[in-house]
Amino acid sequence: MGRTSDAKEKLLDVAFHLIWDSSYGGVSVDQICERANVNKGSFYHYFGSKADLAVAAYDEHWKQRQPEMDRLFSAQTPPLERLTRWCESAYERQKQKAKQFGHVCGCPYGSIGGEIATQDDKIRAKVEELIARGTKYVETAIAEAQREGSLPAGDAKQKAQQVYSYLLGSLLRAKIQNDVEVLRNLAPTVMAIVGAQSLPAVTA
Amino acid sequence: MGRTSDAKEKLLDVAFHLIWDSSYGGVSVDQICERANVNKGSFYHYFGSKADLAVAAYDEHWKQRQPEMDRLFSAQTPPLERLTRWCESAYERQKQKAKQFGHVCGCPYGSIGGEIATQDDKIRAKVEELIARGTKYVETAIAEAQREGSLPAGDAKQKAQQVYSYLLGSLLRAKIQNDVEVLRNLAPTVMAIVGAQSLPAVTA
DNA sequence: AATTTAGTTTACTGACTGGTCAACTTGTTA
DNA sequence: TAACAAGTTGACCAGTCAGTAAACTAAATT
Repeated sequence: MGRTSDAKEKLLDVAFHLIWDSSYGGVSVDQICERANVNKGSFYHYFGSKADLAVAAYDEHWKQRQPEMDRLFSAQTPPLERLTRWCESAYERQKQKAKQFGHVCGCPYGSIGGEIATQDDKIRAKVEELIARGTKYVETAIAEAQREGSLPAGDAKQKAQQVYSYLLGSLLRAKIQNDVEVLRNLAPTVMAIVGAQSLPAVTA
Repeated sequence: MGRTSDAKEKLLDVAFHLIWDSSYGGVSVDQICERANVNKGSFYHYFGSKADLAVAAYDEHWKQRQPEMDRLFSAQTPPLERLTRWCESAYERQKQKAKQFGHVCGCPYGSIGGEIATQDDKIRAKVEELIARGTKYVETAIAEAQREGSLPAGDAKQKAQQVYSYLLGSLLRAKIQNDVEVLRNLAPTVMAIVGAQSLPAVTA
């Protein structure tokens, strides 16, 4: 089967993080190749275009991230607690990445999606798909909370989309303000959106 | 005082809309000049760089937009109604722009902010400023609603930021899904965030 | 050992990037 | 009418962009 190589995996990983750190348009194929220690010819041996690489890179990143989502949204955890843990993990993750990259990077999906949704439909559709997958976790948690009575009845899918939008917006605002503390206390607002009565409402 | 010209104003207007329609990185100085019917030399007579133009264009756009915000958030209107009208105007505006551009364009501030917050600090700071100005309108409305008793007491500034984040995220999601209907019913969720009791909570 | 398959290398496009420049035109003021 | 200020023109720069091509190497298969 000819020789083997990890060049493809390196390209996927480097591309994702470079794009997350700056932007799709702000990163060149040359930069990605250099950082991955792969020649340009090899790049185009694996990917038909820069956009194809981006789609593959985000797909691959989701695969790597899914176990963490499964853990956060484990059936072992009470449904509303899943949401608060998810909020906290978003904060922690951004704090860690901000330290690593030197600035708040926001949601990788939201960032590339907002940048090229109107320009490249393949990337747009992939981002839409990944966001839908993330929203599904939230929806399930909300639906279960409603079933067990810890939330009033309602359209779980719609509420999940509202919650996800709020997180997307908060991550965007944190990036624009370059301040991770924007994400310090997301959970109370999420609870207000889903209609939870408990907790001292919003704010800290 | 030498001859006069509207080249600068044309450049500001064209740049804003071109960037909103695609992205900062996706639009070249050449394209902006061509669309504005201005030579490149004239461009650099008025602006020191592409980034300088962007900052000026967004500043100018805010100036043009401010009267509309003043109208929406007029003291004549009951504070909570200001928020619902603002939500509706966001929906209508996106619907109109989507028709005009052929796709949902999202929030212009959020879009450019998310794209280059980590790359150009002058643009990032300008976007941060404009978002803060928009948030101030929301904050004032919330504070007034609290004073008049139509909202429970609480940190109005914090709540305003949460509301604005939700709208920012919703606009981003609408852009990524290329579906303006995402923005159809923003107000009930905004009411849930600010802690309003009235209305059948969330959803429609 | 020969063949095939998979991956690598490097030099190369041609279009486009943001930005510069010096000569030029036009309008206003003294 | 002379002088100055403000705006215009378009050619030009060096660098970068995504993408190509063909020769080459190495491993697995036969």
